[in-house]
Amino acid sequence: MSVSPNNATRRRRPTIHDVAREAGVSRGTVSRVLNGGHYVSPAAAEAVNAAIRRTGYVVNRHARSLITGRSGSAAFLLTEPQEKFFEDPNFNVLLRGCTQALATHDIPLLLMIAGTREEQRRITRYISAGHVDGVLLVSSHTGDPVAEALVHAGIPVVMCGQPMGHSTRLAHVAADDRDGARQMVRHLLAAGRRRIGTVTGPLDTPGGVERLAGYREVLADAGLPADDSLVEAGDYSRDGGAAAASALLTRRPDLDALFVASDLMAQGALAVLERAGRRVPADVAVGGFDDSTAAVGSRPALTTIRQPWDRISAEMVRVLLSQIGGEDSSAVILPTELIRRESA
Amino acid sequence: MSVSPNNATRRRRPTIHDVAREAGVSRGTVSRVLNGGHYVSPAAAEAVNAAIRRTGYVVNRHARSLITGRSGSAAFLLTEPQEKFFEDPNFNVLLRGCTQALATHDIPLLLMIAGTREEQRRITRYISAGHVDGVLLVSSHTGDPVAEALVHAGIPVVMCGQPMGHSTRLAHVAADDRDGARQMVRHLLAAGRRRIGTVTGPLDTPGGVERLAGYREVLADAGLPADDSLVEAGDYSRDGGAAAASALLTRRPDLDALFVASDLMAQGALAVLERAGRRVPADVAVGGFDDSTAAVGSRPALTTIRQPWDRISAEMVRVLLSQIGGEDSSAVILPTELIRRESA
DNA sequence: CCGGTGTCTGGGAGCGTTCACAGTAGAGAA
DNA sequence: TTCTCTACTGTGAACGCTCCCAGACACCGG
Repeated sequence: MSVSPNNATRRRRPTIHDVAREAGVSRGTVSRVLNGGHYVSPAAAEAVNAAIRRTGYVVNRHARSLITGRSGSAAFLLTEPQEKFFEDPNFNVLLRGCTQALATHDIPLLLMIAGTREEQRRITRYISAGHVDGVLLVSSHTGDPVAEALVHAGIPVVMCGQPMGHSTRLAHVAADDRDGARQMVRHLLAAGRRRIGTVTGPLDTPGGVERLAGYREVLADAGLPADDSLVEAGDYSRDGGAAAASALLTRRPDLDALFVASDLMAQGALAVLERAGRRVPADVAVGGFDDSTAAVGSRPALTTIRQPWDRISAEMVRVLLSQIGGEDSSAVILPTELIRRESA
Repeated sequence: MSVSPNNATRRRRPTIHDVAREAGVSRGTVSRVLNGGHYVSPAAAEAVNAAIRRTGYVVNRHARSLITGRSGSAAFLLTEPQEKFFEDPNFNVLLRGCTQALATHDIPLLLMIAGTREEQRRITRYISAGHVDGVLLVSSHTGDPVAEALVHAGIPVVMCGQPMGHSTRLAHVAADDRDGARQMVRHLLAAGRRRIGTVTGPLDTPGGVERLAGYREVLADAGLPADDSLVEAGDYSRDGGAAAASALLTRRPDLDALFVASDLMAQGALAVLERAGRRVPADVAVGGFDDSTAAVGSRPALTTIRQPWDRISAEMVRVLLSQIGGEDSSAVILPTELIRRESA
């Protein structure tokens, strides 16, 4: 029948005060336990931990952030003008990898999408105001203004893929695009193909440039003449891949292999080849890039280059955290791997 | 040569104090302008807005949250035990839609993934502690404990898809699965097919149950006998679809159509049919569900049922916001649409 | 003239933390 | 003994905001 003092305590979320009272120590001691436990006697630490368990205390991040100036969260920022990236299954894998890598550090990930110039301005402003401690930036195109602005505002930023056309040195993690292309073209050569065409990515993206460079290197090494009629640029979309393959096929009907710089474009190319009556791989061998779900879904299944997305995301998070911790920005390049399936 | 007071002011992020001083009013007045501008004279409001522009002031969300108890953010929570969801391109579309719908309200979206039981506990605790104002929950399976726990903790929750096996009434937004299935099966009947098999989704998911129900309804209406040898359960994965189609084909080699409850499973089924020497759609017509990117990528392109993902995400956000605003939870069912392509 | 009502304003209090600092106790060195 | 050093603890003052209340002022009806 008594109005138990517990009632009020139970209703409110327990604060550091409640824990301190429960443990018979001061706020300061509880705070020290919460932040690493230095300069705390074993007895006090144990009492505090027991009190935390008993009260179900969870630190109020807002109060903490208010004083530390840190938010305890990170952003995954996408600055693609088009919807291309969402058509791309790689995005999934990368996002999930980053989310989980950060989760082990108890850092929630905020997903932000800034497609239009207007949105980019708003989000740059938002982030610069200190709402997140760091940014994982996915933006393939040349000279992204968002990256520059964030770095200039002193926000730790890690890019996915090699940055192009930036004045500032940007931390980044990327797969070895050039070597991946080399592996694929070598594979096609080893299978006896000699008239190898390529559908590149957009040439204002590192993937576009580097994979083309790898392709050219291997052909040159093999003593084959450089021939621009075998090269056509795509835009990483299925339709773009189809259009490029179509142009290539018209120009060079004698094509016996095709290295396409993404699996999605390769799907488009496969459809074009089928319509043109070419058998794959008998008449034309096709190699993709990414090893995305699109590669397994195609008929025939695509021979492709696997990008180590799990390692990429893990490294991005590692580099970001070390940058937040005050270290200098760094770059990481990870190896790629040839995956043999039916198309080549 | 003078030590300008501006120096200190410029270095620090401007606070509400700075704005008040700059505008020649008190903190209270600035705060009122920030929160709707009631009980503020036009002159004061204008002075404050000018001061905000001049100082580049951005409200400190942590300070605000500390007192209001609101975080100003929402979570997109995925509680799938397997990686299935990430294989599914629908996820992309839904996530993007929600992010953008919330962005127009200036609410950042936190992406959270709780695959294991352990992660679910941690995230439930995190969210219950008040770190987000509401949750968009994607979880297809029966009786998700996370949903129950969150609702019990008083957190606004909106589910994607119809909840199954829950004691509490849950707000949700879903596509009309049953009617979608009806449309597809009617389409197959209209094309003259009579031995129509189906690969269902898992029967502990609403999509599995409802689409099967729609299939059965139409067959019954057409006077065809119910025949369980034409029904096989899949698991929404490509491999699962292949296995189910394979079983169905062994049991009923006379099959002339197949309604598969997801595009991804339909891809698996197409591969099986091809290997079995069946032509699609000549021998066996195939209908999918989702209208995901997988539908366009298949050979032949899949006839399928489009789920209105853009509307689903917009509605989820609308319902969540109204729930955060104190209104009662509600349910929304949105219509689906038949998309005719080559496979049926 | 009064009192009431409605609009607008300023400033104190407090949200739940961390931080800086002062202070205590005990061990060991001078 | 006394002084110094180290390990530990408690407390007041922020952090930047919103809430609340008191008070000023203008207007209006009686």
